[in-house]
Amino acid sequence: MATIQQVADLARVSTATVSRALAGKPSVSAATRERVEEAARSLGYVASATASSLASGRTRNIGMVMPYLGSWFYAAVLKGAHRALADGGYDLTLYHLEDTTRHAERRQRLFDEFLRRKRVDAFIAVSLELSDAELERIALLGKPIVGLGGPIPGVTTLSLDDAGVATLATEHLLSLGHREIAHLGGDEAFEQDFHVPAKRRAAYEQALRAAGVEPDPRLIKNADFTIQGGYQATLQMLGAPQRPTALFAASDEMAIGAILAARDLGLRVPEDLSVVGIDGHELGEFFGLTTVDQFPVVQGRMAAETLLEELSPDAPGDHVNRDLPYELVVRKSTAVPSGRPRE
Amino acid sequence: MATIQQVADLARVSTATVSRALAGKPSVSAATRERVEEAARSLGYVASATASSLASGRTRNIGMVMPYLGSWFYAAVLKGAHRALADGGYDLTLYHLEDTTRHAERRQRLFDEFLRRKRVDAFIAVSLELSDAELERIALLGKPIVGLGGPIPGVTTLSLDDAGVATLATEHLLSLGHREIAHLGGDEAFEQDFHVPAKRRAAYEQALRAAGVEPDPRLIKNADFTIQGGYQATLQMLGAPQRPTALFAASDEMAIGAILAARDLGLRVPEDLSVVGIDGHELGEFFGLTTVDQFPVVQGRMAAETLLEELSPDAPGDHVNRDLPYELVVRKSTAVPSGRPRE
DNA sequence: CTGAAAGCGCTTACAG
DNA sequence: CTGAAAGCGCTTACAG
Repeated sequence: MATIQQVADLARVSTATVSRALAGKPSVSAATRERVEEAARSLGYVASATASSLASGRTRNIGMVMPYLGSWFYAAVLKGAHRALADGGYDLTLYHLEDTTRHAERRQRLFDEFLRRKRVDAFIAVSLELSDAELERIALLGKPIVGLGGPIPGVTTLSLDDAGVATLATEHLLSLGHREIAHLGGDEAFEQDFHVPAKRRAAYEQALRAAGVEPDPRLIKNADFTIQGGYQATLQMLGAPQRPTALFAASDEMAIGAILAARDLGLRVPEDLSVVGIDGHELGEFFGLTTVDQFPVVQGRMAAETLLEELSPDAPGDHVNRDLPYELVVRKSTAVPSGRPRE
Repeated sequence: MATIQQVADLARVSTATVSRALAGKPSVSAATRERVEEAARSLGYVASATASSLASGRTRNIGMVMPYLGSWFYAAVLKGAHRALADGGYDLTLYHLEDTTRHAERRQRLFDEFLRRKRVDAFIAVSLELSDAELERIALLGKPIVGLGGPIPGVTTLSLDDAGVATLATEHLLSLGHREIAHLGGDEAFEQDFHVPAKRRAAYEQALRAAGVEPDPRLIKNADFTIQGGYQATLQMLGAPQRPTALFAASDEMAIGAILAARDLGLRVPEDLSVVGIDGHELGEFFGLTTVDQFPVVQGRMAAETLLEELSPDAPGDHVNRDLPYELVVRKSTAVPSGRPRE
């Protein structure tokens, strides 16, 4: 592995000039730059990230902190962020916060140790509502951070307007003429950090009331955001006497579970039951699922791009919360109600 | 951010002693060690990874190179590797090789630049059959590498015995009494690197022949490893006159697609069609899918542990290929054939 | 436009 | 058991 000194020797310049030439600094003559580049190429020289970081104080590496690695959603966010960072010349180091019983301990260790090693220039924190103690530690680090998933005071964040998303989905069903609209929300376990299930449920109830429909607690069930969970909850719901004509699930996977449950009960979707989800799951197309897409790959990309902006010298120092895009995608799982559902 | 010098001053020792004490070297007196630890704690000192790496030549960071980020399978592998590395005190930097038209270009850039920055001590390469040119570059780097997914000469690898897996699945169907056994393999696009589809198909055919059954080309179709793809291919297959009594899919997702296709055609699984997949997909349980589990999280963990072993000073210098575990999980999608399938 | 030199913050023989 | 000192391989004011 060639060093900068070897390049300098071969090009007959100082290491300072090699550094400047390869960094693309303007203050290098064309002829010198050429010689240096040629020397670097012939030696296969690539600057040591470690030495460069120590000298410059910049690592060109970003830390991505995420819980729930493993679900398609977070994998998509990771993918989007990685692509944008790579395009910007940055590496990505992953910090997965396992959602185990030792979550709190690991989370503290992450903030006390891992993030303080100066391995990265900045962080992206996904679906983490940072505590005051954590924010304090981050302030001490003096490194930019972008939060994804919900607003955090004093931090640049990108968040999904969960109320807006749930309202859009509910109003879609209302506008089709539905009045008995069920809701599949998220379990208690998913309330941590940004309280996504509660926000979605509240907006659903408010949209119903705004349309003159009183929410029926019997039509509201919580599950674990999975196909399996949505299937079970829907089976129970549709087995009861007050059967809804439509169902709004807080995730696409639960919505798919609902579709499968309806089928197994001999109900047709959308004729007997309209179903709408949230997310933009890759299986949505296959199941003809109407959904509110929240573009997870784009979320990752936007988080990375926002962070890169903060890292640029002329970044505005303000830390604002920006809304993420979302969009109703109407497919075949929703339609006008066809009279009273069969008993 | 405290430096080692500040800790040294506070503890009234040299930086050398601080370094030794905090690294847990034996040659430090208990009293000194105590003072240093106390000083470090009170200052909130964490050694700079960058400085430590430059001085020691070790980064305590591992590079994970993977294509296909985004599918549940690779997310699971990543998760398993991350956990094992974190437990060993290592960070994980991700290098995603996007599967775009610019794949070749990006792949070359990865080997020419990204991996040469000395940001990591070693690599895990997932599902990449390294070319001779790439192996040469890696040899130049002088860093350990563990390949996951298939054998590579001269490299420590962990690979799934694709022939064994396919044989196990096929023999399971044969042992139930099936003779008309279809196969859903992988498209041409999936043949790159380790030729997984071809190996599985060959073993399937061989298992049939060994049981005295001549493979029927009309019962073999290729798809793209997804639910959607498996669904379409199965629809075509079951629409034809020579309907099979069983189907072996080269992935669980295709197997699930096959189950859904059978249902839509009014066929019962397993009574009219037995289905077996490969992978251990999280939805397998829900769909009652019989499968050959290949434990992706364990694969990630094993790759990381193997690499950590190679990194230890007393590592044996041999580069062998080890087999990954797999296991037939019998659920409800396979059963003995119930007479001739309906026409 | 270029070079000499300091410095980034650690680790590690070496000597005692 | 501990310290002084060299060195890891770069970057960047500073001076010219």
